Amino acid sequence: MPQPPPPLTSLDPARLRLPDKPALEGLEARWMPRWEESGVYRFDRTRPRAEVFSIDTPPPTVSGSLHVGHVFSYTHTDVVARFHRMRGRAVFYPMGWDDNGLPTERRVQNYYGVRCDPSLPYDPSFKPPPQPPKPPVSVSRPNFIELCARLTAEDEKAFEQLWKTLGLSVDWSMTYATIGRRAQRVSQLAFLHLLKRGLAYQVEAPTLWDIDFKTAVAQAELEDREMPGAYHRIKFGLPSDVASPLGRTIEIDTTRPELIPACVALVAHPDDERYQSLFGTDVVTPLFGVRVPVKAHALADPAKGSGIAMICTFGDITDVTWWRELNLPVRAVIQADGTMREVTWGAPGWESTDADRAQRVYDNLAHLPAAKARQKIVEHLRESGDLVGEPRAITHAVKFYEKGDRPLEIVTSRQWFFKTIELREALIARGRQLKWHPEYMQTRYENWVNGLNGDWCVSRQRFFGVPFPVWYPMSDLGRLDYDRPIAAREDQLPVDPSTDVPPGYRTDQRGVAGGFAGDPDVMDTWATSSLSPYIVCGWPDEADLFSRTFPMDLRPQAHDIIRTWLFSSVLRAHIEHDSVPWAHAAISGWVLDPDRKKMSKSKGNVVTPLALLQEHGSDGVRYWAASGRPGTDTAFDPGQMRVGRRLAIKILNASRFALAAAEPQGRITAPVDRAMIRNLSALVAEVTEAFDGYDYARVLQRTETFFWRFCDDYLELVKGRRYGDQGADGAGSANHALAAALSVMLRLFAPFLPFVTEEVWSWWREGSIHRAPWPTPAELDALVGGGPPATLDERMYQWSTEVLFEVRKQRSEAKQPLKVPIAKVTVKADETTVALMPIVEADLKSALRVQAFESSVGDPTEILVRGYEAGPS
RNA sequence: GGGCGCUUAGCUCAGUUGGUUAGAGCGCGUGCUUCACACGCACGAGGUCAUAGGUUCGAGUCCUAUAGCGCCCA
Repeated sequence: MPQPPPPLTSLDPARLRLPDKPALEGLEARWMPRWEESGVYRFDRTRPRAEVFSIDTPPPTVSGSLHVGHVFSYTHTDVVARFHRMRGRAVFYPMGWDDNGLPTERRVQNYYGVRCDPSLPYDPSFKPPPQPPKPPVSVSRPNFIELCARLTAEDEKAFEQLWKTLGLSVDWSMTYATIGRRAQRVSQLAFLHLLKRGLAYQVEAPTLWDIDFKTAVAQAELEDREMPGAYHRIKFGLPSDVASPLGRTIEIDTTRPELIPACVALVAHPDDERYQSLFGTDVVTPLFGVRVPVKAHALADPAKGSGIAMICTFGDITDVTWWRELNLPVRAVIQADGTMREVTWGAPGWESTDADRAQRVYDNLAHLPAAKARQKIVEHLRESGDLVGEPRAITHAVKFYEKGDRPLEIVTSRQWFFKTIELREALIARGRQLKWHPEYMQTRYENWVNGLNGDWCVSRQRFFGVPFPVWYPMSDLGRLDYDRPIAAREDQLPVDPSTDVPPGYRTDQRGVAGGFAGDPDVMDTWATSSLSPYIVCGWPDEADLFSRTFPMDLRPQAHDIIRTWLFSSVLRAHIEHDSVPWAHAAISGWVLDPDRKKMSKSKGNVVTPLALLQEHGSDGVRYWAASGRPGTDTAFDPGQMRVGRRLAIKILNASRFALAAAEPQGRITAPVDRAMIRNLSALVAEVTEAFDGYDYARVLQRTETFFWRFCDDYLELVKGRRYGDQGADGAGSANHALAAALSVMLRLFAPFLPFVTEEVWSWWREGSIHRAPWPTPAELDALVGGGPPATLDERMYQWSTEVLFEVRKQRSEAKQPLKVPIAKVTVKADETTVALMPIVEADLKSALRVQAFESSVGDPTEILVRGYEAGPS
C-alpha cells in the first residue's frame, strides 16, 4: 500500500537544508530559469473547463515602453492567477503583444527615419540607414511592414524579460502578437462572419478624420481638449425677394469662419421666438453669396452666441447630424490633408449670386490649412463689413484623435463600419452579465454604450495592421465596384489583398479593367484586439482548447479602455458566440505620481521598471502593486516597495528561525501553540473568501499583519521552549507549530511574493510552492482538534500578549536594556486570568527575562515590574 | 452640463451588516549589538474621520446638501 504523502504542515528533518545567511539578492535570477525549465506555469490542456481558470491578459503595446503602470496592473492579474493555480485550477494565462497599429508605425518612422509610400515597389535589398536620416527616406509598404516586424520582435524580447523578472506566471509557450498570422486569421474570419450577416458594411459618409495621420478614426478614439478659440460674429444677408421684420441681416456666431464657403444652412431652436419668422426662408452667405435655408432643429442651443448657427459640411459632428436629419446638400471644402480644396464657383452645387466675387475671395483660401484660411477669411470679412466687432477669444472643447496633434476634421470617404447602435440594449444586458471588480465600473461601461452616436468605424487608412480580406471587381471602364466586394475564402485566411489574388482571378488582372483591386485599408487595432479571447483560446482551429477555455474567466484591464477594448470585446463575443467573453472583469486603477496626476511619459515622471525591480527586488515592487485594490488609483510609492522588501527579508529570517530546530517534532499540545494555529486557521478562512472576491489587497494586508504579530509575539513566547527550556514535549509542540504555521503563511504569501516564498519552500519541501495547494482551515484544525475549548486557548494567548506588551513598556520607560533580567513582576487580575498564569508563566519568563511572577486576585487589572537585577545574567 | 469615485495621523492607506477609547505601515522621537533578523527589536508622540444638516439609544460607516480633487461622458 502506498504511503500517503506527509502533510504540508509537518517537517521532515532529513529533507531540511537551511542556508547560513539567507538573502534576497539573486532570487529572481535563480528562480526564473527553474520555473521555465520545470514548467510550473504550463497550462494543462487535458483539464475540463470547470477546472480551468482562463485569463484574457491585455497585450501591451510593444512600441511603447513598459512603465510602472504596467507593473502595477499586471501584478494584480498575476496574483489572482497564482491564487487560482494553488487552488487547483489549470491556469490558462497567455501573454500577447499589441504590435499592430499606429504606435508601431510612429516608432518605426522615428527609429529608422523612414516614411511609408505605398506607391513605391518593394525593394528586397533595402537596409535601413544606420542613423535615421533627415528628411526621412521613403520606403514601400512591404519594406515598411518588414521594419515594423523587425523592431517589434526586438521590443517583445525586452518586454518578456521584464515580465519574467517581475515574476509573472505566464505560460510563455502561448504568446501571441496582434499582427501575427493567427491574429490576422481570426480577425479576418470574424470580419467575414460579420460581413455575411450584414453587421459589417461600407458606406461613403462623413467621418472623423485625422489630417496628419490621414486616416478615419472612431468615436472611441476621440478626446476633448480645451483649446483657445474665438467667436466671430458674422452677418448673413437676406435676399432681396425675402421680407423680414428682423431687418436685412442676420448675425451668427462661429468659431470656424473659414467654413463659410461650406455653409449649407442656418439653424435655430424650433422654440426660439427670435427666429420664428425666418424658418423656411433663405439667407445669403457673406463673401460667397450662396443662398442657404434657415432651419429649425432641437440641437441648436438658444443660449449659445446669438442662438442661430451656421451648418457647414462639416465643422463638427453636430453638423453631420443636422446635415443628415435636415436633408441638406454637401459643400465640402476641407480635404483629407486638412487644406482647402479648389472650388469652381458657379459650377453645379456651388451656385452664387456673385460667382466672380466668390471666386476672387476663395482663390486666396484654396490650398491653405484651415487655421491659415481662417485668418485670411477674417481679413476679407473685415474688409467687406460682414464681421461685426472683433473676434471674442474663448476656450472651448475641441475634438482630437487621442494620438493626434491637430483638431479632427470631418471628411467624407468610403469606410467600413460594424453595427453597434442597433445592439445597444443587448450590449448593456451583456455588461450586466459580467461580474465587475469593482462593481461601479459597470456604470462606466453603460454610460459609454448609451452614449454611442454611430456605428463603429473600423477602417484605417494606414499600413501596419490587419487588412480587410476583400477585393473589388474593376469594371471594363476601370471603375471599382464597391457594392460587390469579393470576400476571401475562409480557408484562405489570412490574406493580404494587396498581394493575394481573389478567388476566380489571376495575378495579372490586378488593377486592370475587368480585373480587381484589393481593399487598401487596414482594420482599427481594436477590431483585432477585441478578439483576444478568440485569438488565445484557439478559435476556430483548436476546438478542443476552445471548449476548455472559452468563455474565459477573467478580463483584467485598466479603466481607460473600457470604452474600447472591453466594449469591443463584449460586442464581438455577443455577435460571434451569443455570449459574454468572460465571467469577470477586474478593472485596475492608475499609478499616480506624488502630485496625484497620472504617471505618464509626457510628464517626465516615469521610472523605468527594471531599475525599480533591481532596487527593491521583484517581491518588493509586487508588494507595493498588490496593495492597490481593484479600481483604485494608487500613488507611486518607493517607500511601500521598501516595506515589501523588508517583509521579504523578514520572511527569510523568520523562516530560518522557525526551521532552525528540526528536532524534536511532537504533537501540538501547548496552549500558546494551539491558539496561534487556531488564529491562523481563522485567517486562512477570511483571506480565502477575500481572494475569491478579488480583494487581493486585503489578503496581503491581513496576512502581513498576522505574520508580523507572529514574529513579534509568538516567536518570542516560544523561543525558550522550542530550545528545550520546558522539556521535549514543549519543544516538540513548538517545533511542529512553527513548521505548520510557516507552511501555511508561506503559501498565503506565495501569490504576492513568489520569489522569497519559493526560496524558503525549497529549503524544506519538494516541488514548487506555486503548485502547492492553497491552505485550508481544515489542515490546521486537524492539528489542534480535540484539545481544550478554543476560547480558553484564545484567552490565554490574548493574556500572554497583554503581559508581553505591558512589561516591555515598563522596561522601555525604565530605560533598562533587555540583558538586565527583571527580578519580579506582580500581576493583579480576575480569578480566571490568575488561573491562567501557571500555564503561560514559563513562556513569558523566557520571552521577557523575568525571574519571577507573583499573582493575586483583584481589580483593576495591574501588571507591575517590581525591579531589575543588576549584574550579568 | 450629466455620471462615477475619492476626501480618516506629516505621508500612503485599512476600517466588512452602524456598536467599547478610530487602526496599520512609513516618517518622527526615546532606548536597545536580543543566541532568526541593525535590511533589526522595544516603546512613545501624533487624528474635532472635508464641511453643514438629518436619521438613530448610538454615525468614520446610512440619508441630504456643499466644497475640493480625480476620472468618464456630452
